[in-house]
Amino acid sequence: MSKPQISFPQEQCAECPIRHRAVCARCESDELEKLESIKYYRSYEAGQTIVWAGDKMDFVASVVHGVASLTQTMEDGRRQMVGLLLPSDFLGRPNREAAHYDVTATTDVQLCCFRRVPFLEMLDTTPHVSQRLLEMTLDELDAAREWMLLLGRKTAREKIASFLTIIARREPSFQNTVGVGEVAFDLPLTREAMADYLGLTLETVSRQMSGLKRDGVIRLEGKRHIVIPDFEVLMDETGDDSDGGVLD
Amino acid sequence: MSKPQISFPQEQCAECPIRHRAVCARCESDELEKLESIKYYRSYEAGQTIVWAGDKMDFVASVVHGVASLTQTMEDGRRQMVGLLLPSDFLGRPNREAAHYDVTATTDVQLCCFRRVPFLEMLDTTPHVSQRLLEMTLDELDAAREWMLLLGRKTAREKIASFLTIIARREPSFQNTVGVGEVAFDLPLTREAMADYLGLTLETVSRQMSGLKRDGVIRLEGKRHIVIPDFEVLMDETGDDSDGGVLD
DNA sequence: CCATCGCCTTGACGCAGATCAAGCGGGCTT
DNA sequence: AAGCCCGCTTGATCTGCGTCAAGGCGATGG
Repeated sequence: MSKPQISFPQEQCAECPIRHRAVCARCESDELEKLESIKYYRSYEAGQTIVWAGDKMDFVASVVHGVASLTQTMEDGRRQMVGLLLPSDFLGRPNREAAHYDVTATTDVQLCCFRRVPFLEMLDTTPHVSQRLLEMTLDELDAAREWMLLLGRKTAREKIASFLTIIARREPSFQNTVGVGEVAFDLPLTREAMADYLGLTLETVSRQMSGLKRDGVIRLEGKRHIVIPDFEVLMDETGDDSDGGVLD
Repeated sequence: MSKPQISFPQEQCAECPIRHRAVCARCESDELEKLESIKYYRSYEAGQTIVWAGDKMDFVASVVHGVASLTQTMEDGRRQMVGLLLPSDFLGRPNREAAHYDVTATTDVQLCCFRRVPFLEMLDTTPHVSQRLLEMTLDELDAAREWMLLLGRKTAREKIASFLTIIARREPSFQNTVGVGEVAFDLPLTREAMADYLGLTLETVSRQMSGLKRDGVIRLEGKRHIVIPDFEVLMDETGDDSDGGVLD
């Protein structure tokens, strides 16, 4: 476990391929300058812990590359993932000094960080940034509620299928290939992390993956590379309504 | 199922014993006037559906009296509660025309409603209101994440114990009695609604309630009235860390 | 006073997924 | 190239909770 590397490249905010760019797009130049001055980057290796629950957190951040997860752990070691952060997702709470959840890099991760207190000050003076923060939080809340349905009521097989569609949908390749043919991507999580996401054991995850493979719903090339020959077939395994998503 | 009664009492905002009062406390008088003009009340009986998922919702609201729940339903009828609204909780999304979840009155409910579009306009001009909305949303997100741990990793008995502590803590009587003696309250949910909350069947809920009663952790007076002789003993059944909660 | 209905309890049984255990295979170190 | 470790798979067995079924109890109404 090496120390995270910290660098301070003075790139323009627009160079971050992350969601806070949508904020900056509406920022005045002096606001951008302010953002630049409190911004820096951190990198973590797969498996590293970014923060422990209870630790002071002096920054908020956007995920630039890689995948990080929020998990809760019970005294006896039972673990539940409660957040999965993909590129462009936001990490941290401007109003909160200490983290409430363990944050772990599930792949190599690069964060674009903002020092928390100056970021908080900026929120007071730039209402459109806090509006954007509200939108993002509401999206997270919706995701959490989908997740609750999954945890409370779906079978192991439905959980796996739902998880795969969630990951597939956020893959950059998905937009081009959907409906046209197969979708392929690498799983950014170990079987154990999937188990923590889904409220299962890693053995059950493994068995259900094998089951979906045996039934031709997915192909497995190596342990992590997934090919979905027909996205509709996978969708049918999720238990979800089949009609299109509802817009805002 | 009778139609909801709608009344338009011109009470002052400060008379609502609800969380948006905290907003209004900082409002200028012209903002208060604006709020008054778009405000009205609705009442629902226990069991009534307030809105169906997909319905247009032309208002947002605060719960004044009673308890309402948000639920998701799968095609085959499996149901999961994803939100429980107690007095002072907020219902609806200013930016969202259609509801994403079924909203049901689990007891008789009174809502303090604001017409959505004017409320939305007010948000643009009064930043502290959207800040307050952000705080409330973040609280909901934390609650959802606790809930996910419960759904994914806790045993039936732990789920019931956790649920009872959650309800007990929000009972007005709790503040006075904790540590001093027993806590007593009425369950605002049927066994079936508890099952939907906890990701269980109503039979399992019933059995586990009987189990906790048999072991002296709770007393049951009638079907709904709960007496907790020693809150610590109940806490030990939840599986949660026993140290005090973390502050913001 | 009895019939009905909604909500709840309890019992018997089965199964999905947890637990325990063994082994595989690819990449790393030595 | 031998050995090891880590992530993963698969098998055998166990068990907590779901399912199916029968009744209890209190409120409401005829």
